[in-house]
Amino acid sequence: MSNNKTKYIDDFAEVFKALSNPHRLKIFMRLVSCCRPGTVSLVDEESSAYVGQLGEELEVVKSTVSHHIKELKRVGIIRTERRGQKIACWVDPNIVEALKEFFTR
Amino acid sequence: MSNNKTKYIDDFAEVFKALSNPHRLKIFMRLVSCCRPGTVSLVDEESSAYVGQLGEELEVVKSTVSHHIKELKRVGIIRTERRGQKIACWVDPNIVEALKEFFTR
DNA sequence: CTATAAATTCGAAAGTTGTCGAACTATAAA
DNA sequence: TTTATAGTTCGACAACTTTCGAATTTATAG
Repeated sequence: MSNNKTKYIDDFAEVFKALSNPHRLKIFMRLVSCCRPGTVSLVDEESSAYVGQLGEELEVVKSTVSHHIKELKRVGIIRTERRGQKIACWVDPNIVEALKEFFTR
Repeated sequence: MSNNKTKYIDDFAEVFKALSNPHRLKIFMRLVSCCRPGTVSLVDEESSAYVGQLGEELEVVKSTVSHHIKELKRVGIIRTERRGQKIACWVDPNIVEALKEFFTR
């Protein structure tokens, strides 16, 4: 109980750490733009939210992308779901809201 | 010109890296709360914005605090000014605005 | 059942970070 | 001019991160 504030700070610090790597930040921005309110969910856009596609765009091997996705997931920035052979990724809207509030107070 | 977007991403990544360390995040939150609009600038509050005071609060030696302040300054999060023997620190309001917008879009 | 496609896990190499104490610099007080 | 206070710089070291390629798992297609 005494460490609620510290926990809160440490959690945000972890989120910022996840966003501090340019590859991960690009993944975040790429995915967040897909799910922006008002965006029409085209098939073409949806297909780009798979791990492999992200790797191609970033020009990074898939083991590295996988590692970054895992990290983004660990801190609650993205969510994933298997669709056949592929894994779909998207940004959790709650974290975007939390970050917005963090700087707005 | 072709790398404007990459530059923008890399700059934000650096800001997030600066905020990804719990000690630096605490410094940020401590200083940002001092300068919130509507906050009355009491003498007591002002005196706590010096490097040494921050070190005491964080229970970290001053060389370490100095290192963190340097990093926060490098990426444009805080500004500093010498006042006699002491160095006053405060958050640059522009960066808070930029971060707010980053998540609001 | 076998081959292919998509992603994860593992181990290693190279690089970066956080922390401290000691030595140094700058300012003010006696 | 000497002493005290406030910060910075430096070197060292352990811990952590980023990245890759190879081996492995999971799921579909032939």
